[in-house]
Formats: sequence, C-alpha cells, structure tokens
Amino acid sequence: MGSGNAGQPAADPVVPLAHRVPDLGALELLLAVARLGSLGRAARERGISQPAASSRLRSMEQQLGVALVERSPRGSRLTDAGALVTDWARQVVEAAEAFDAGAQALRGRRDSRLRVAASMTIAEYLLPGWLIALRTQRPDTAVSLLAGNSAAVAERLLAGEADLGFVEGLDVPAGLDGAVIGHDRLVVVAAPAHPWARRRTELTAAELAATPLILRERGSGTRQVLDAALAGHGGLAAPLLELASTTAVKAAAVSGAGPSVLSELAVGEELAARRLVEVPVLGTRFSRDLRAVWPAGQRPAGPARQLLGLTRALP
Amino acid sequence: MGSGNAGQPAADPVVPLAHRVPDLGALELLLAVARLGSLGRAARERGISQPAASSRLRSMEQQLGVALVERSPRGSRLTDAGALVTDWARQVVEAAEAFDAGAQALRGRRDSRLRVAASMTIAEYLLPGWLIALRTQRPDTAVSLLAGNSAAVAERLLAGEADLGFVEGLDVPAGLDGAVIGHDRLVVVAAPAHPWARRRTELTAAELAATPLILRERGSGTRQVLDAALAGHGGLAAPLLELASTTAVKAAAVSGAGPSVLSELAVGEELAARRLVEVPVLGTRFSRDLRAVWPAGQRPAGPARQLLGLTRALP
DNA sequence: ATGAGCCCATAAGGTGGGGTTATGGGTTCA
DNA sequence: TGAACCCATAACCCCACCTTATGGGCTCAT
Repeated sequence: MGSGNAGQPAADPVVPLAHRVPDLGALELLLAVARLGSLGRAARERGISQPAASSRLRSMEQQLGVALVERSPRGSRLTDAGALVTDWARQVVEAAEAFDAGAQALRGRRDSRLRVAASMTIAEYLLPGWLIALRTQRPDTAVSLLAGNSAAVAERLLAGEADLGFVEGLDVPAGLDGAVIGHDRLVVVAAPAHPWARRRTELTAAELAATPLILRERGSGTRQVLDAALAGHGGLAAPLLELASTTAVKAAAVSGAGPSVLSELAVGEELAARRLVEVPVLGTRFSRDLRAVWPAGQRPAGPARQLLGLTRALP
Repeated sequence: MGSGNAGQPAADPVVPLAHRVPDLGALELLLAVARLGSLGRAARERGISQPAASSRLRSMEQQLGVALVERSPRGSRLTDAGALVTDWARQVVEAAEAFDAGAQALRGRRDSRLRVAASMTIAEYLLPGWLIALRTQRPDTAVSLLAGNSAAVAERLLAGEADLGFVEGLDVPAGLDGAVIGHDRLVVVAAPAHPWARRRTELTAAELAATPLILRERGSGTRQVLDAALAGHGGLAAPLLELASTTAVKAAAVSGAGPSVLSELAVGEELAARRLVEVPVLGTRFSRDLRAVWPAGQRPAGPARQLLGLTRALP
C-alpha cells in the first residue's frame, strides 16, 4: 500500500516540512539578530562564529526566497518581511521551548526538587507553559513529571511519590485536598466538510449519543465525562474509531473520518484555523473543573506552592 | 549533564535549544510512527529507509532520555511518555506548518491565484492558520501575501494589485467595502514581578497615559488605537522603549523592562503561561474590529471568496 | 511445519551542511 | 588616522544522517 491509495488526504508532502522550514538553530539565530541588531552580536550570544551566523542567515533567506535583514556596515535591521518571519519563527521556538520543558520534566528523576503528577490533558496542554514560567522564576528547580489518570495521580500523592497533582475529573479523589484552577469544556467537533458543520440547529444530546464518534480509548478522562453526560440519553454509541492518543483522534477528525468530542484545550488551534468546526449541542454543557490536588492537610509549600501560584491565570 | 551552572537567568542557554529538541524531521517521523504504528511504514511515508527511521528514533529517545515507542516484532506502539511527547511534538510541527504557509505566501509572486494584503497583526497571528486551512481545501491555490498598514492595504486593493485585504483599523478605508470577521482587544500587560501585576484596583486611563510604556514604533496599528483612546486622558507619555517588532516588545515586557500594551492575539500564549499578566483598565475598552475588505462593489469571488469563508470562525 | 511477509536491529560506507580560522573591505568616531 | 565596530569570502574539517546489505523474531496461510 505504498502509493496510489485513495483515502489518504493531504498527508505525505513531496518535499518534507523539515526541508522547507529552517531548523531551530537558524530560527533562534534570527530571533537573536532581531533582538540585538547585529549578526556578530547574535553569533556571540549563540556561541558560534560570526561567519557561521552570516552564512546561516543567508542560506535561510535563500531557502525562504525572501530577504530577512538589511545588512549595513553598522548593523542589521529586519526588513518588513523579516519582522513577519521573525514572529512566525518565535511561535515555533516557543513551541519547542514547551517541548523541551516537558521532556526535561518527563526524564526528571525521583530526586527532583518538585515532583508533579498530572492528568493527560493538563500535562499536554498546560503544564509545559507553567514549567517555562517556573523556570524563569526558579531556574534551578528540577521538576519531574508523571502523567496518568486521576486514580494514578491520587495514588502517587498518597504514596508520597509526588508533591503536587493536577486532575481534570469531576470530583476530588478521596484523601486529597484541592483547589479549582480553571475549567475545561468538551466540544463536539467535525471537519468543515462534515454535514454537522453546516447544521443550523443545535445537536441534541440524544443525537450525539446515538452517533458513532472518533474517541480516545476507554479510560481517558475525556471519555469518562462524555459517558457520564450522555448516560441519561441512551448511552454512548459504539465508537467509530478508538485511537490511542489525542493527536491521533484530532488527525482523524481533521481528515474527515467523522465527528469527535475533545477538550477545548486540544482543539483551540484547529478551531481557529477552521480545520475543525465546533458543533453546538443543545442544553448539555460538557464542562469540567481543572484542579490542583495534594494530600489532605498538607498544604503545598516551597516549589509546589510556587507552581500552584502560576496556575491561577487559566483560560 | 546540565548540572553545575548557578545563576544563569534563563537568557542564553548554555546548551542551545536546538540541541535539546529533536529537529523537525525527527518530530515528523515520530508523528508518522504514532499514526501508522510501525517504523517501516513511517519511514516509507517520510521517504527514508527503515534503518534510518529506526536510528533516528533511537537517537531521539536517547537525547530525551525517555523511551517513546515499544517495539515489537509486529509493530511499534507509543509508550505513555511517548504519547505525551508526540502531542508536544505536534505543537511544534503545527507552528512550523504555519511558518511554512506564511513564508510561502510571502515569497509568492504577482501571478499568484490569490493576492492578499493584510495588516501586521492579522498577517502574524491569523493568516497562516487560514492559509493552512485553504491549502487543505484547494491545494493548488498559490497565495501571495503583502503585509502593511491599513493605508497600504487599501492602496493595493484599489490599484488592483491585491484581491482581498484584511485590516484591523477602526473604520473601513474609503473606496472599500468590508465585513467584520472578528475582534481584537488591546490588553495592558506587565511581567508578573511588576507592581502593576499585583494591583488590586483597576488602572485608570489617566494613569496608563501617564506611564512610559514599551511600544512598537509610531505608525503601528496598535499604537494608533492606543493614541486615540488616551487622547482624552492627557495623551500618551513618551515611550519607555520603542521597538521594531511585536516580538521585541513582548520579549522586553516579559523580561520585566516595563509594562506594555499589545494585541490579545499577540500575548495569548504569554498570558496563559503567566509570563505576562493582564492589568485591568477601568472603563476604557481598547477594542477594535478585524475586517476583510475589498474594492467597493466587487464582491470577492473564486479563491478570495473561499478564504473569506474560512475567516468567519474567529476567536 | 515451512516459506512468505511483515516487523525491527546491526554493520559498513558515502556525502553535505554547518562549523571553524584567516583575512579583507566598509563605516564611524575619538 | 587608527581603533572598533560592522559584514563577506575562502579554504578546510567533521559528524550527523543518509544509504545498502544483511539477519533474526513473530505470525499466518498453505
């Protein structure tokens, strides 16, 4: 099934993305040039030689087919296009920083200063940002992250193997205290081409329950909330597809395989770009609280307290 | 490694980000493995050999210090950590796709099928997403982008050098028709350590006007709105810093140099992660419409109409 | 049970992108 | 007019990533 298959949508690029987008080093260099106003200065900050910076930037311009900086004997300024590209580059670099913060926590060992246990959705979409913020305040705080469902989070906390937990369930697990730090909403989404995207009337809960959906595997927090909410409407139909990760579910929904229900946090990007469309549902609000939790009676202190403070400005 | 350095204030990484984060090719490979469930299949899709994929993935795991996939004689599945990393990777890849879509439009020539002129904020934060969406619907539509202020956008449209424009001004430029496609709000932001971040009372407009801010250069749309809104409150004080790009302004604000006023679109990320804090302002709403515009009487058709349709689901 | 057809791993060898140092020419300013 | 910035070019080096060739484990149909 190598070539000539029909169903595959806009999948395999002829020339891969990695060849059309400069690598992270080049993007960081561009940001440094924008900030410092000189190739040499930027090179020094990034720890490379000035000719290396010069050639790197030049090949980036060639690759993009756009002049990015105006070089002069007394410095370099961004062109108009360069300013635009620089801001796009910053988005990529920020995503990479979140990746790095998350990965670092994931590899963190037991002796970390701060051990966090978090549910999947929170670990995926919120925690990396918090860790970046924490790093700017306390650069030397080593953080370890363990991701799992609510029960696993509670278990770790009660066993003394984690200092702070985050859960997205409907209630606080027994033995834990908690504080609501934000809210999450489940949204019904479909590809723009799907009939549901063009409905002019709201979906009824019963209709939703009766329709096969693309879902995460049984046991995911999202699915539990959905199950509970639709229990009174005939129960959830057998899934159209059952996939292992949010990523996979989104990809399937975008490609038009069918409608899905996902956290607002997960599909913000897709909705904004109209790769997915939200389908309003009558009456039912698939809302759930996001909570920080800790062993009952033991108020978070030290790094845990600081991280808790960072989480209070949620969307 | 990584232990040893003490006070380094998160500025220039000792070991650069590019060395701690796998490159785009590796991240795309990981996404393909997650989707297809097999190294060999993923390798084929990405157009490389199976050993290359195997070794690439292995070195990524080594770099991150985390096992990402469980290999078995009948395929590979993501580990729990791998699922998390894959979702973080997807964020990076999506940002890179936006970068690519934007860069491609920027290099687009005059003979493109669809010529767009857009103001800076829209070009920076919204257009790339729209272009990605457009590409999935009409892969063969070549788009060119020209970014400038409202006057420049109007000029291009009236000269017949652009098919569709986007502006964020307060009114529709003369000679053009338009439709509101969304709204943008200017927010006052400060670093979490700034006194304003801890205020319990709302800022007055007069107070804001009297305080030196970090701003874009004169002429930016953001600054015009701000000027107009504060004209009745003593006028804007001389800026604390005047920088050339939104990126630079944000960086300065995050580093604590002072308060700034920026589009909500530009600082969403920073607010969510608490790298910046919004400072409420009494009474005044710095709101502005986002509009699609076209020459009066000439309703958009063809690709322009299609793009217009994509923009109707704004935040 | 046995070969086909997947899966993945290891080994050995090529190539080019990105790095380096060395050098030179332009502008600004004390 | 020399010092101190800016940037560019040239010649060289290295390793990260690719390739092809090969082998072993699991599953399944014949």
